[in-house]
Amino acid sequence: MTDLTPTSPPASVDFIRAAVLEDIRSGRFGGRVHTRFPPEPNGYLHIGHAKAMAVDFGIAAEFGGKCNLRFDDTNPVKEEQEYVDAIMEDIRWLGYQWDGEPRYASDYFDQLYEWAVKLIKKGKAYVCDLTPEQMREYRGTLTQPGKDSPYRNRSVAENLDLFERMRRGEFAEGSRTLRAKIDMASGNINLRDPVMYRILHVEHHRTGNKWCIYPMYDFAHGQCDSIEGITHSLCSLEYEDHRPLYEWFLKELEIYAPRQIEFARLNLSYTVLSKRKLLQLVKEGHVRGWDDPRLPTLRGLRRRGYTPEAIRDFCARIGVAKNNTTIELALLEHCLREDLNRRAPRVMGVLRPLKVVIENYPEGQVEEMQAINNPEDPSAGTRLVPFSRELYIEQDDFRENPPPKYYRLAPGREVRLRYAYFIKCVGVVKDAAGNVIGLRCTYDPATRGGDAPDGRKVKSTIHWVSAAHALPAEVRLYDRLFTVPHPDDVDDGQDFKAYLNPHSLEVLTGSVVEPGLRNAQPGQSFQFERLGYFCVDPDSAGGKLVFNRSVPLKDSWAKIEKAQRGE
RNA sequence: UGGGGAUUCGUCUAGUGGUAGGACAGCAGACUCUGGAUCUGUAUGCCGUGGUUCGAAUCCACGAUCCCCAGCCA
Repeated sequence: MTDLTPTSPPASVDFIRAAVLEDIRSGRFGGRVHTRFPPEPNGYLHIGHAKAMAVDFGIAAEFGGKCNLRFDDTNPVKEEQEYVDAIMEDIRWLGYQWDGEPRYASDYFDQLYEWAVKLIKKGKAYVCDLTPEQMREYRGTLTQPGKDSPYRNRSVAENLDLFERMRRGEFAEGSRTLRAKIDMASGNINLRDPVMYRILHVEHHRTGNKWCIYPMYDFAHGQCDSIEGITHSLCSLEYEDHRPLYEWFLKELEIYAPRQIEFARLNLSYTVLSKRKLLQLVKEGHVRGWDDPRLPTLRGLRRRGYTPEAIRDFCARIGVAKNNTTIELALLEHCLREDLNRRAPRVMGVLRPLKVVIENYPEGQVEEMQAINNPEDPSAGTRLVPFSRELYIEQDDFRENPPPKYYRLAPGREVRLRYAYFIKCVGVVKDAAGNVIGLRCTYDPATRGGDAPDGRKVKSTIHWVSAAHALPAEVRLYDRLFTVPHPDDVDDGQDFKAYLNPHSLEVLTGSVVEPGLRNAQPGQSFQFERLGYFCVDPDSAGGKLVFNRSVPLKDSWAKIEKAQRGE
């Protein structure tokens, strides 16, 4: 046969994968690929961590390698078991699997201590008695070199003795540190005799009271990677400056060295992704907790109705590079819609009900209309939806004075009720204040199922719920948490919270949904036709249904209307 | 004359000396029992200035802008 099929161009790889490929080809690590995901258990995971996981776990999987989970628990002041558990739960939910048992930097405290002693013996580390304030003064500034600590030239014997006594708890917290002896004049401040160990009379969530001195992250991370045989130590940009320090430790310790490669963290528009700010939003009550559906935390996204598939797809699409970037929230939303469009069962729900009485429909009659569960998935089948004389439709689907291009119901107009009949509006019911509180309509019995035998067309199809069969529901509508795309970019003296969106949550208590949803379970997602994707909130209990709007459907009428209002 | 990074459509991202491509967002159409989905079409970009070259986003030089670092946090 003619073999004119063009060979598909080599899928482009990002700079990290290119480096890994190069190392595999050169045999630098014997062809191995072993990464690690190293969270600090001092907070909950968010979408930014999802990107890191996509890189760490993703690359390992693609190259037939392994990825460890290692908790960087070197600071007992901030870390807790609760976070360890929550982090593991979130990783599993996202669909990633770490190699073997979870690891902890604290597993290696004994080894790290021995290595510290080794550096002391080599004359490469010393115990320093400078106070934190003094140490800052001695460190110099960004443009001026630091100066040597007066304790820098203590004898090896004295350092050994002092360090041992630090370990035994003879000294007060903060009174001494163990420092690497490198170069107080280095342009890289990380090399100006960095602290390796500090005294902390604090109980550790895993090692209890065994230690009262704890290694700094910088003295732990590279060695942990070394111990675990990590080949590619993938981390964020701010550690680029630390790489020379890690390499110094590894070289002086004469142990295996992984290759560290740095990439840019994720930023997302209209939200914040710093642990500090997230913590502030939760602590100060701007949101309802770590799993508030407005938060970019994995727990928040999960409760909002985001699927692991959508999040992983998002991570794949944004790529990996070294630029500082902010991804548009619209891309994340697109990924969710794309996933749910394929999988979510369709259902009819009316958010803001408007009562409709069909005058010529027999009182007491109920018909079961056949509805398609998912047009994207024929195997999802059909269901029966009850229809009767009194219905609810969406308030937004009726206008007494319809603007141009408005295709829905209006006095005298005919529309189709999805999967049911054509109806025509013949009357408007108002309250004393003149508000529309109901409609009088007539239906055409010949249009049952939604098609007119005479071939006449109708401009639009609207959703509905039979009043007598309607299930009451609470619906929570979410909008972006902040009003500006870059809440981090605040003017001096301004607080990022000044940009919190006061309308990020709107609770609708009078919504109704079709009766088939009676046994919907928390976490299940549905498409409310014409409106968006909604998932059942865990607050649903004892027959009370609560839905979260995960993301609205694209709404081209909303665009037209917005344009009509003059942008 | 501190050190380290970065700069390609609005937003991300490919491109590694040979026609700047993709995605999302935008706009315009088609189709439609979801104004959904889908499908078409379309506009917008190489930080700047020089240089090398037949040819530069890509190589060189100079400059500009942005990000990170002065925790006994990670």
